Parts: sequence; structure tokens; C-alpha cells
Amino acid sequence: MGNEETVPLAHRVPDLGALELLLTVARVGSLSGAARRLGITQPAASSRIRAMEVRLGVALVDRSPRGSTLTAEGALVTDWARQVVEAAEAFDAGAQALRGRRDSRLRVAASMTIAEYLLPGWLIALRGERPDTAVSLHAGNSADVAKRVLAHEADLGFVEGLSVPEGLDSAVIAQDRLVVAVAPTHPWARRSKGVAAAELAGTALILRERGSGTRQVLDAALASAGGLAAPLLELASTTAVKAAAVSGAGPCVLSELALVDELAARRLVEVAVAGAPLARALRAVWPTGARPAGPARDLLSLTRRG
Amino acid sequence: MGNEETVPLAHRVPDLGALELLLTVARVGSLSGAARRLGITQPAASSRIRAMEVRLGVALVDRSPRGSTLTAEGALVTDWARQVVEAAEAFDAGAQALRGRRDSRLRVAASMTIAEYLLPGWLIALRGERPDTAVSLHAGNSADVAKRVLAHEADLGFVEGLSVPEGLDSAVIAQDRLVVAVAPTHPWARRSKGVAAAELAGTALILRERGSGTRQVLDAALASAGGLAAPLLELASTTAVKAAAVSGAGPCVLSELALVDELAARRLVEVAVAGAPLARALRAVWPTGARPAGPARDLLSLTRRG
DNA sequence: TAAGGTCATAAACTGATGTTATGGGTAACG
DNA sequence: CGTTACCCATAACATCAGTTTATGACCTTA
Repeated sequence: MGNEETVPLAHRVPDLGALELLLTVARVGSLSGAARRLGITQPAASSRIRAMEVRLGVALVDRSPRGSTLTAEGALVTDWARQVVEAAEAFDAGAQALRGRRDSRLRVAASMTIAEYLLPGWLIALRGERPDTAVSLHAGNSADVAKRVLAHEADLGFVEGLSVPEGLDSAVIAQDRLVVAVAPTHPWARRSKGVAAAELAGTALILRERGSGTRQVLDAALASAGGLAAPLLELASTTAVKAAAVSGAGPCVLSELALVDELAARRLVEVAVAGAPLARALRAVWPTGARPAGPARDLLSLTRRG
Repeated sequence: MGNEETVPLAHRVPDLGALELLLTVARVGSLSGAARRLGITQPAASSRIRAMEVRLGVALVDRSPRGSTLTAEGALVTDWARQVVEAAEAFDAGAQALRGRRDSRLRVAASMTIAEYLLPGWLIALRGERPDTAVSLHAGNSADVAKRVLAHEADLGFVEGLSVPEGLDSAVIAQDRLVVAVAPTHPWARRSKGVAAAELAGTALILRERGSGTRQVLDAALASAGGLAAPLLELASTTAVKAAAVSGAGPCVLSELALVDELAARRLVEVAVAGAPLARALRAVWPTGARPAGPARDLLSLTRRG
């Protein structure tokens, strides 16, 4: 985090077009075929792949008169490239929803965690089924979402939290779980049995600002264990909370959705908590009686199928 | 999956340089400050941010004579951008390791799942602590990894699977779990109680090719339930397996690491399995007696701290 | 009011990426 | 066998996004 790069990331990593081309080559099995599919000429594809190989210092594809297949290294690079492209697709889906605003046909309001981590994926899926549906997205806290849905400024809302706001019907679409996480160097990381609710309640934590859904659930869960201690840090964004915890400032509490990467890469370690219900439902909400129809129904069924 | 795009993704999403710039603006609080930090001039930063706002059709930053702060939409876009940049950093970490090859100081061999999903994150962390350590990476199956480590062609190996190959010491660094997943439209997705081991064993599944670690664990886990049925499809890559399952061809079985995105986006739904131990240990391995030292020890401690 | 910070605009330069136009390979088929 | 039809590589030229340099306008603070 925050170390000085002599040369910026963008000069060491091929751009999205090149990564997309590589994925297409892997899928199609030839440079010229991939070029056709992407609407460019074969020499352009050839030179771009070669430039990428030179930049990375690794041979990516085996060329033959019958086509091109990935080398072993190329297969690995392609998988990493796919991660980047999928993140870019999520970016695109979110950005398109944001651009829509007034003139779009499906207006969604969602709490921050859902808007950030889940909605882009759903929108990609929705675009797959209903390519013509234009979506707009507004992100805020639970109260804000409820207000917009009640005022018919949004066709469908998504909230996390314990209770459903007045005047709204809801459906549980998934379970989320709050996770206590610490840097690997923190003493709690070595505890095989985790911490008790009372100890968690008595510890100064790194938290989101008051008013966030996360904060409410945590408050409620620890009420019977003596209530939440004064926070160590109160930060405005999920990212700031994670960064503080990674640097070893103390334990943080966040949605598992927000912590997937950090936990997988072991920048943070989960600490089990005994005796506190840190699960919470993620709900879709709509005005009482007004069952979602049309595009809202499509999106809703995407999120809860199963 | 595979629908025709009129305009390629790369033209709808800002390139990595622009996304990095946006993140820096968010962190630093001014366009000119971000420009300085990235080694470009202020007009370049200004025009790039503006171009991004035009392309997305959304105002991202509030400009004032005292600096620039993110708008509400800008904060959301920045979070999506961060996902893309982090994926690009993982790409870079992996690619650098791949480029090193012979002349590097730390040679790592890892099974596919670990190389693909975990190692890039560890390498980023390692670079944070020991910026000068050059790493090379070879990916293969468990036997391949063992061979390289035994031949001292790799300083440290990572394998998934039930047993530790002969002649190697090991340390468990994490638990992985095999997950049975189906498309949301599949009948199993509606089962609240999941499937029994015997039913899973009797069902034709979408699997990786024989010889993969995943396949071995599954074989062993279902041995007592009658053994694995003939597969529905045997595919060469994790991605192909996922794609087939998403399209509804049938249930697939993969590491939870490989399924994080699909499950979060609900392109696939997890099916609980009763009575089969689908957990497996991820292990670091080294030649018996030769305790990892130097950079290998640094990397190892990164992965198992806690 | 002068100094130091912010951001915006204009004009010229640069390079990556694209094109068209070629040529050289392998394979399948009558 | 040639003919056809794929594949890939190279060369020369065109285009455009992103860059720098140069300048101006705005606000805050000493």
C-alpha cells in the first residue's frame, strides 16, 4: 500500500484491449480468428500480441500454420488477464447504470455494500438476458434507499440490515456475514478459538462511520455482551477501514463481501467470534403491495433464483 | 458469455492509467497533486479526468480552488476502479514472477489453483516487505511441483491434495473446500437441504481432467459413497468448467477459490453436500530437512502467519 | 497586494494502434 | 500434383489519444 512506483502500473500491464484480445485468442484458437471477432485486422492482432510478449518477457502463444494455442505460461497469464477483464466488465456495468439516471427504464437504489460488490455482477447477468434494459443506480444508506423506493424514485431497492423499513415489502436474497479481521501480525490472528463476544465488545475497533448498516448490526449483536466500546477509528469508506486494519492498527469489522480479496491474499485474517450473531440478511425491497414487474422482476429473480 | 459486443470493452472502460489516476486523485485530494505523484503534468491529469467524465457521462470530482474531492458517484466509480487496478496489480505480480525464470532468487512451484488465485496476492505482499526479491513461478500439477522441489529447481512448492509427496516436508497454510455449484436454473439450486454424497456420486458432473488435484480429492471423498460416476464433461481449464456450469449443462465441482466471483454474482449457486469431506489442505512443501530460509522463508511466513 | 495553491484551455509533439498491401508457410481436396 | 483456403509475419503509411509546454483565471493567506 502506497509504496513509490518508479514506473506506473499502466506501463507494466497491457491495456484492456490487449488483455481482451488475449482472451479471445485463447477462446478462438487463432490470431486472425480473434481479430475478426474483435473487428480488427489480423496484422493488428499479431503485432499487439507480440508487443505484449515483449513487454512481459514471456512467450504467450505457440503459432503454427493451423492456428495459435496458448503456451503453459500463456494459460496462466490468460487467467490473470481474465480477472482484470471481469473487473472491467463490472466497472462497465456499474458505470452504465450510473449514466442512465432519469431517462432509464429500471431505477435501482442500493446500500453501499451491495452497490459496490454485488450489483455490477447482477447487472452483467441482466444485460445477458435483457440486453436492452437501461438501468440507473443510486447508492446510499438504508434510510436513503427506503425513501427513494417509497417516493417511487426507484423501482427496486436493496438494503442490508436487521429490519425492513416501514411501508416496504421485502424478499431475502442472500445472507451476508460480518467478519472480524486483523492483520496477520495481530495477536488475535494466532488464536485458534477466536474471541468471545464480550471481549470483542470491550475492544476498540476500526469501524465505518455511525449510520452505516454494518455499524447497526454490530451494535445490535453486541448489545447483550455489554455494548460496543468506543471505536479505535471511525472511517468514511470501506477501503479506508481495510487499509487501517492491514497496516496493523487494530481489528476491523466488515462484510465478508468486502473482505474476500484481503482474506484470500492473507493481508487480513478472519477471527472467529463466539456468541454473537453477526449474520444479516440482504433484502430486496419495494413499496408494499406493488409487486415488482417488468425489468425489476427480472433483476429480482436473477438475485434470488435458487 | 460470448454475446456480440458492438463496441469492445476497451472503448467503454477507461484504461488502467486513467483508473490509477482517479484512485490517486481520491487519495491525494487534488488533480495537480495526483499528477505530481504519478509523474505527469497537471494539464494531462485534468484532461484525462475530464475525458473519463465525458465517456462515463457522470461527474466524478468536484473541483474547487482548494482541491478536488470525489462526488457521490465518483466514490462509487472509484471503488469499481479499485477492483480493476487490484486485478491488474495481481496480473503484474504474476507476470513479473513469470518473467524472472532462471536468474531470479526465489523460485516457486505451485499447483494451478494456488498459482492462479492465491500467489499473485502473496507476491504483492512480498514485494511490499522485500521489494528487491525477484521471484519466478512455475505452475503444474502436484506431481510436477514435487519433482521440481525435490530436484532443487524450486525453493518452495505449494500443493493442494490429500497426501504430501514422498521426500517432502510440509506446512498447512490454509484450508480449501471443494464446492458443488449449479446454474440458478438447475433443480438442485432449489434444494434447501442440498444433496447426499451418494446422490452426488451417482450424478454425471462437469469436472477438470483426470490428474488434477481437485479430481483426486473428489474421488477419495466419494469412494465410500459408491465412487464417482462417469463425468458429464471433462474439460481442460477451470474457466471452461465454470462456463459449462453457468450455461446450465450440469453441476460442477471446483475449489471455492475459483468460484468466489460466480457465487457472489449468482451466476452459480452452491449446493450443500452432506456426508462427504470436501475440505482439503493447501500445503507449502520443501525437501525433507531443508527448512526454507531467506526469501522462501519470507514468503512462507506471509502465507501462514496467524 | 503579492505569493502560492488550485484548475482550465490552446497548440504542438509523440507513440501506440490501426490500416492496406504484401509474402511465406501448411493442409485438404479434386 | 496444383488449387484453394486457411494460418501467420513484415513493411509503410495513417490516425488519434495522451502528452508537454505555455498561459490565464480563480481563491486563500500572509
